[in-house]
Amino acid sequence: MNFEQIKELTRPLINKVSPISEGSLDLLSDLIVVEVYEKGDVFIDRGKRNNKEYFVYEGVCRSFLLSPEGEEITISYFLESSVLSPNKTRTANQISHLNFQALTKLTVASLNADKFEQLMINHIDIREFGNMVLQNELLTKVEKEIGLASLNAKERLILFREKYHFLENLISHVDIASYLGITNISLSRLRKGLME
Amino acid sequence: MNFEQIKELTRPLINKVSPISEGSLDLLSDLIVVEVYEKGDVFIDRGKRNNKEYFVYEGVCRSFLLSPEGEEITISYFLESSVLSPNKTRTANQISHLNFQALTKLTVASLNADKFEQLMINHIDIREFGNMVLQNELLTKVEKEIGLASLNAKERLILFREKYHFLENLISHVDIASYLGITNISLSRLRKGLME
DNA sequence: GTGATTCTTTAACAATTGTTAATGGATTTG
DNA sequence: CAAATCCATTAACAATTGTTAAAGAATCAC
Repeated sequence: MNFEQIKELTRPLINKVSPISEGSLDLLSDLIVVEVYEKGDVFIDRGKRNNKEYFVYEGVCRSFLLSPEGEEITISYFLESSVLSPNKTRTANQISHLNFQALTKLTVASLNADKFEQLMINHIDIREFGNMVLQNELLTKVEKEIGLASLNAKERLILFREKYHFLENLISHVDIASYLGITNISLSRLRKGLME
Repeated sequence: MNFEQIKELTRPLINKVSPISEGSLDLLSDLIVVEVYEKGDVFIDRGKRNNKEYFVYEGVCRSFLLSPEGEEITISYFLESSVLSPNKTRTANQISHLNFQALTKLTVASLNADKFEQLMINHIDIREFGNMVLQNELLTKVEKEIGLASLNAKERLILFREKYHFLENLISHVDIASYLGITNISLSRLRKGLME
């Protein structure tokens, strides 16, 4: 993929969050390395070093963790044309505390996180973009937290469908169930219950 | 409270997160205005403008939101000698999307968030501190998320007791229950069940 | 394309959590 | 001090969710 192609993929993705100047887009695009993963690939491993930022160009992925009982818990989904959690929020000393997995064929932009941080420091529009990503990240988490704390599973599934409509027919129900905080058997029951 | 007193209260609080130089501590302390609240006071209102950062010198507070049904959901607790969620993570366009309430008499340092951001940009140790606060904030949220998604209420209460030991005898069980994602009646039952 | 594997659904039963209402204790207010 | 208010507990019952096991459907590998 050449520089221009990268720019044209990156531009709408960034502008959707917080617009930046053409010059800033050039600076960012210069840092981008495109990576492609197959369905099922875990491309960030908990406990391993990671010093990149990521934009999702194409496909869907999730972050997940193992529960105390060793079950995979889906924390978040990331859709096409969106930004992955900022490096600072998913690492400690550049060591990842989450796993990230491609749920479909996945094309991402990766950027060195330190260089990106320098761009944030030196360019107010990139800083604004980075801060907006951060805000959205937290907002999503608070929304999920409220859902888990105040809604029952049926209501959470309804919200999930509003937000991630097409995922339900695309990815494993075990993953979705863990995201909703229920078993996949319960999910199956709820799906039936909502078919009326 | 004079400048030296503020410095001596702020130093350990910051060093606990990520140490900064004496010069940086001076710069930060210069921005600090001390605020005191009474038990029950809501000092940040959802929907209202807030452009401050806060350090908790003394007392305990919580963030909360109203659920769709109008119930208060406790999102987080903040203990003595800790840093409140960064402004960027609890506001959008400087408009707060959470409420914050003093649960005891509360003494906080408040700092202009824009000036703090400038210090973060210009001083690497302050930037490190700010980034660590952010990381801890997210880490806490992910931990809570995992708890809500993978543990039952009894296990969540046990974890709560490990983390916030003394809160249980200090603040309303209605608040704690909403934090745990259960009703206060369930909480009462679980407390009894755990007394054996 | 067929067998093997994985994923989803269903069923029966158990455990957990919610709802409503009543009781008792503690704290506040006048 | 007494009345009023708030908070935590208890009880009875209902609804939700989990567990285990089996069957059916879809997908994958050869």
